[in-house]
Amino acid sequence: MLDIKHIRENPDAVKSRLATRHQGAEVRIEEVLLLDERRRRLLVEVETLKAEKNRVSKEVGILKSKGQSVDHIFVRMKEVSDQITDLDKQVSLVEEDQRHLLLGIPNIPHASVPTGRTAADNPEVRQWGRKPSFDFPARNHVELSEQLGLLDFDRATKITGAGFALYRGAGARLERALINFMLDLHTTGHGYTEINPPYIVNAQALTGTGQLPKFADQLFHLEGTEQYLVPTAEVPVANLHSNEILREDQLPIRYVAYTPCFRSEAGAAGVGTRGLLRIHQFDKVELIRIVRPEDGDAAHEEMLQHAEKVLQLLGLHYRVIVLCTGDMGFGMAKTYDIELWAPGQGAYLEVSSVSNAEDYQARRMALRYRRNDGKGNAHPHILNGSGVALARLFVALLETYQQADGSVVVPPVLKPYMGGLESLVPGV
RNA sequence: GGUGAGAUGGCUGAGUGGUCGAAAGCAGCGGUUUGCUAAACCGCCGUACGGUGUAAAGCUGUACCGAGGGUUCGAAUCCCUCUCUCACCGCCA
Repeated sequence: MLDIKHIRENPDAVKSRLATRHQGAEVRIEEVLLLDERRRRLLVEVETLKAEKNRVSKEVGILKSKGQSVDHIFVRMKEVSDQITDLDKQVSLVEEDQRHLLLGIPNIPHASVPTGRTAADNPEVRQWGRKPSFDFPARNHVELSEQLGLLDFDRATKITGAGFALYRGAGARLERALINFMLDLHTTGHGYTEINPPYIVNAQALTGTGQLPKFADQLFHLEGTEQYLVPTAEVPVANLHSNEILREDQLPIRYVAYTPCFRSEAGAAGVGTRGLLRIHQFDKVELIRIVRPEDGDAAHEEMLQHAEKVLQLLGLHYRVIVLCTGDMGFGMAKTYDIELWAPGQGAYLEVSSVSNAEDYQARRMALRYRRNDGKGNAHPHILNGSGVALARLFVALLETYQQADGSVVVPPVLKPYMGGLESLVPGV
């Protein structure tokens, strides 16, 4: 949510920056400003009346204690009271409209974000490693895991439905190994505190991080409740301190959390996505940081490096891109994507999105911190990044480490997590 | 699922219709004093949204005693609904 004061004071700058990511933003800003003006006019009016009411009520108390008659005052005050009730209703209607509008306006892009319209306009920041070459035809992960018995899509479909994966044997262990490897790296190596949050969250939390109200169709909603399956650990973890005022010396906060992620992918069904590339439930290790505004940019770069470290240790080729204004997520000011090379797909797959929401989410969830210099409270910046997403990582790993005979070599860093196993072969 | 008790400022905790944004204590901040440490004393010490102010400061209004509604000239206090916490019972990984 954008700061209404900032909009009021810099309407043109806000409009032109928003226009780079979303056409029609000017109109919405104009609407917000009109409501804001109306709201402030009404506030002045009603608060003047309330001031009168409070003053007279005090007098009544004094008069009564002296035993004097106060009936004549009540006639006038009843009138004032009715006016207040009426005006209060108008105020809350206007405030509700304004809040609703604000919740639907995306974040302002960071000054360093390139202007562009689609994913094709996202510049590459860097590459790491290089594409593996094979002296045999590279298989894709579906073929490999079928041969090795790592995945069973048919039975997942039978017990649940299309778009779900079932890991078995060494496949299940590999998934678990990757999760543990990443959690250990980020906690021990990068200083994050591990959180194991609920996998169900309420509407308030989803509003705080920006999934609601606009993107309800991508969530699994639990019928008859105000609760949803988590689409990402970002939701429970970033909201951990919602409605709190932290002390400045509590910052920066670094959390890492593993959760499964549930996405209904409405409208995406049937797109050519055999295998693990696009499923309704996948695992992810997520990094969250809550920092002072002045530390946000540095924290963002560092977080990106933490995510990259995972892939470097696994020896997987990837590239980093920065999302242009038109391709960024709704609530984010700046986002880097990390894309893994998947030889069997002949394509780069997004496995991490590292974003700085700046104060956009903190404002939505009423998270503040008390500044040490005594200059009041401020909204901290909240950052989130996948560190990294499974499923696609699983895909790239199998396809990168495949051998001519269809077996898959286990990267050395994972060996201890695989009980010393060096290679995935049929029947393991 | 059932019954009961609760929800007040960073914390503890008073307050059952009227000068209550709210006693008191603790913690915190500033200061005075005492040759250290400690103590004593004095002052300050919630948040949000408005108005005013060139800005900072300041001044000023309103709202907030779990949330939302209601009664009343006036609600932390009375009524209703909901949420959460605690205890016990039932069920249960």
